[in-house]
Amino acid sequence: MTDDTPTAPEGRQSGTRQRIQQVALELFAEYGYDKTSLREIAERLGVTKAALYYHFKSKEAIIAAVFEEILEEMDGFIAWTKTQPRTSTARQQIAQRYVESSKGASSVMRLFQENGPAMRELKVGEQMRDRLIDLVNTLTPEHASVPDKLRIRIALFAVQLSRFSMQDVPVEELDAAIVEVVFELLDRVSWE
Amino acid sequence: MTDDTPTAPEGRQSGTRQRIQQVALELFAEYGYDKTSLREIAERLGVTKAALYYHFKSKEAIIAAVFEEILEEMDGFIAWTKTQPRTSTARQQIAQRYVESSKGASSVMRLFQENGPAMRELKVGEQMRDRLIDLVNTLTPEHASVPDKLRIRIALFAVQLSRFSMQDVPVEELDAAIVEVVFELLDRVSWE
DNA sequence: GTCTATAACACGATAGAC
DNA sequence: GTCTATCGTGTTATAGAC
Repeated sequence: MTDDTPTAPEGRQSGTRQRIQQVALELFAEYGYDKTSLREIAERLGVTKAALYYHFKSKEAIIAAVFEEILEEMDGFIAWTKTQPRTSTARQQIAQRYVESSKGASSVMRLFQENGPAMRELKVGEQMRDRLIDLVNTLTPEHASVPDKLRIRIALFAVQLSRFSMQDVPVEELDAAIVEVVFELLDRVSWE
Repeated sequence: MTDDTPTAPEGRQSGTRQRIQQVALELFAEYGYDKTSLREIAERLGVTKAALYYHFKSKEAIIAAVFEEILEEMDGFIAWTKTQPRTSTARQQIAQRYVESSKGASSVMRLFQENGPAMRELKVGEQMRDRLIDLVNTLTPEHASVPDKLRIRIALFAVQLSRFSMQDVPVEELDAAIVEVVFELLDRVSWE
């Protein structure tokens, strides 16, 4: 039920399709997936609900398209992570790249974090959760202590948290702070 | 619109009222506030929707009752925190007591964390958010650096995060781990 | 590719009997 | 204190004209 467009011209951008995704992301992130109706999306675009159904076969298909790019990016990131050695310096590089790539994904990640109940019922929710678990497992040594397991989870979560909990701070300054705190968390982990 | 019962016997427990709160908390935490209908709550209790409206004047009044106890507890905790000195050891004691008292509140906190869109429209959401901000501000020194601000926020949220992200670990072991990680986060903060 | 119109349904909330 | 029945509204989604 999360397939692509049903009737639109086979894989090519119609333009409207992208505008729908963009507006949908804004509204989903601000008001939540459940509380954003297709009527509201259509109104903001200056079209009717029915027009949306030409481009997407369901509401879920819209959010699937919104998540698509980030999910692919995460796949690449995780695959690269798996090739990295289990050393302290390598973990630092991973953290740095994670913070960097989280910039463009902050809206989607906020949407994912704040809409737990909806994400539990959506395919994209399961896909995102699977990747985060995979990432945590990849970073966690086989026989890590409980505090170490916690440090890794907190480090990853802190990246998202800080993005929408301290929006009053300039981006570069915030990024540097995140990297600093994440580094000192991972520094305590014994990578064995 | 978040008042108490409209017709029930003035402040005393009817028994049914508490059962409604208990069932509502379970369903709200598991399926979310929006996705839990009054029909489902009523069905699980073996009564009809209309019966709920004798005990609570609205759906929002139910979740208000669910949050009531924890909100009062937080008020007490924050008031106590404000009396504590701005020393490193005092912050540690605060953290320890926060971890301790978070045990009983984990369902409500999960509900709060995972239902961002709903909490933005509910009075209890605003009340809880106000208290968390108050707590962060109370703990944060006047001219704290950005990394220090981040450390304090992360420390507080890490407590909630760990509660429902590592449910496979025994509670006592998890508690000890949380305290350890939170301590080392706060240890880095310069309290001036 | 967008429209009007509507189907089918669930929701929160209320009225009034018992 | 709980019931049956219903009201009014909003939702996702579809049918068919243009």
